[in-house]
Amino acid sequence: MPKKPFYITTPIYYPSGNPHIGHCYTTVACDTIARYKRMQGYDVMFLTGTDEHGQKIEEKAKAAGITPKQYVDEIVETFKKLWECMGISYDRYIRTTDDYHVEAVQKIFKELYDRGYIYKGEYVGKYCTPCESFWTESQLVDGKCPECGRDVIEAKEEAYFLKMSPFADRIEKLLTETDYLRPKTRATELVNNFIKPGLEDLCVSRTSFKWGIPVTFDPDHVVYVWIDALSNYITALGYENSAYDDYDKFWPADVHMVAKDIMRFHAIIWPAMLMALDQPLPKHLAVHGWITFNGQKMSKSLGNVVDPFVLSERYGADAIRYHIMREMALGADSAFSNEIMINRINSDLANGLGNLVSRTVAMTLKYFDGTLPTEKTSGEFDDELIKEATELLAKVDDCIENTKLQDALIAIFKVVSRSNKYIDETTPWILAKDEANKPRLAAVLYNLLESIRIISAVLAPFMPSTMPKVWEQIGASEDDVKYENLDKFGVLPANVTVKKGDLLFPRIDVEKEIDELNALIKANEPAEEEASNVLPLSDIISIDDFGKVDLRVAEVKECEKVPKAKKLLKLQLDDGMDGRQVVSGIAKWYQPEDLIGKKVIVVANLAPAKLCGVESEGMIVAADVGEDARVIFIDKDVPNGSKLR
RNA sequence: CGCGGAGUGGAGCAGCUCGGUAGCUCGUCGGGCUCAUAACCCGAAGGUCGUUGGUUCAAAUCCAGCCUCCGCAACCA
Repeated sequence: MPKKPFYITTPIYYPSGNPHIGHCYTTVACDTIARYKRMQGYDVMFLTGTDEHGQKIEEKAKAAGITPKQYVDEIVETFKKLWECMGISYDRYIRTTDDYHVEAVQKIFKELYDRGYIYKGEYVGKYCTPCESFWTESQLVDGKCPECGRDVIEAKEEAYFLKMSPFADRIEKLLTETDYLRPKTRATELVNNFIKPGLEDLCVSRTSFKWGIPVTFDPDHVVYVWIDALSNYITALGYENSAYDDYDKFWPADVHMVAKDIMRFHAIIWPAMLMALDQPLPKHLAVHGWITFNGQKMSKSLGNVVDPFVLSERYGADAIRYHIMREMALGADSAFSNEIMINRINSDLANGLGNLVSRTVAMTLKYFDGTLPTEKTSGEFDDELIKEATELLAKVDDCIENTKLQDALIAIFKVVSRSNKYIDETTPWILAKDEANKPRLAAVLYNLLESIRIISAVLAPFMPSTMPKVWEQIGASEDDVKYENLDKFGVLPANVTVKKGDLLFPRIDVEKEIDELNALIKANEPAEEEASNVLPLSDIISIDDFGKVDLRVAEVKECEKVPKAKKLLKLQLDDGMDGRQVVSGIAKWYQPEDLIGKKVIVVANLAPAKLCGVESEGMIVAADVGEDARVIFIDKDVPNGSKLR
């Protein structure tokens, strides 16, 4: 009988910077499920990759003075290195710059066009010629360009659109009436925000940049990155291309795993695309939260605080894998800190599992020279241990089926605890004092080894490099840890021989490690700051250009927070003229009372604008200091209204 | 009234769908044990489940209002 197929995907990551622990979560979760399914005997396709087109990449490459392709090549290497380091067993890696993908996307675009779901329309909007940008009505400030404050003109640009409305009903049903979306609680959010207000047709082509896949029948246009990116899930199987031939076998996907920030694209646009192509829909979309650090989403700037390369080098990839899988409930955010992680590793892995293996093996060596006698006597407490151990597999199966990795680990470690308790109940060290008790002692140790065999086997997909070491220590063969043998007790040979090995998970000295990690972070910081703090010089301007900017000295008379806005302060200024009101985005760094009575510089001839509904006439001059801003203050004796030059 | 999520012993969380003795992990304190990685096992202290009101024999759970926090959207002019 042919094996049943199972297809699981990570998102393809956007290589605008190096990968961080957040990327690790998604990928490790998929890897664990993929490994588990392989263990169950499925024919697994585990896909990951990178999404390499788009304006941001183009700009980053330009800033670095290299071609976009050179830029992404470098970062893709880092991603692949990280996956190797984390023990990721992907079967295929797709890059959206791969020839076969480019070709297939072009065909998909054409197919959607031929089917009438993509049509050429006009992007109507307000256009600011100097900024070369389109703005929507709501983005405009006082009817002027939000970027430069100049007049905008009514303009049209040709663009292609994907019809969405024909699919609105089916998508709403998919979200609310099926178990496509996990966790389902997020359906409300999607339906309220995007479907109820009416699904708008999606603009699926761009002409404003070049780094993308050209539309074959209209080469001025490149395909919108999300159409390009989402297609990867089928092009990687060979849809509309000849590089692979697995589409019929693996599509529809069993699980797409994504973080919540890209849920919208996978919950709405992707189903719409597939409906338009008349293809089957994926079975599940598993949405997880973010790994947060001090309440902030993990990001590049925080990347060095918890660099996955550093962490795995210090504690081992399996320990990191365990920690992030154990800590994060599907759907919710999860706070990350080095201290939480180290404590978790110590208590679960070192004290719990590692110590269990260590003491069991040590006793077998001490009391029986490593090889158990075949004569055994069962006794009190055995049944309960055996029951829990043999029932574990079914529980874990169920958790994996429902992408509840955290619950799977909780269930597994319950059996670890039960086993440690069993040792206290049966007191092997007392049994060992009397030769007559040897058969009972042998049975106790055998039961422990069996329990460890089952635990380590179901854990192997979570911690693939450590568990084989356990098998070596408890004398388990490859057959002994096969899936078919995991709900059975009594699989190891009666005269099993154990072997002493290295500590599986050494205990970590929390204080010492935290200090060292902090030192590492500090060592990294200054270099980064210097590099990012001094921006390259802007284009040269003439004295006349400068003369257009009217800078005046003004005194802050009143100052208050703008309600409903997090970052804005509203200031009343005495500018030596009629006075004016200015809104400034500095609430994060200054309290209103910090500013009252101070003299500042105001850009006095700036076009007025509305911010969060509040009128602002000009702007306060401030300096960027890294992520922060500092207002520039002026001496008291400079009269209000003085012009700067 | 823009959309959504969250408020549960010191910390982090589960329980809420489908009301019925408030649970887990870590930490603290006391005890046990010595096979083991200063690990393991047992016990204890500690919570009016954000707040007010309602439904009910009974509310962490259902309903309404309010408060606080966090995302998204808008906003560093």
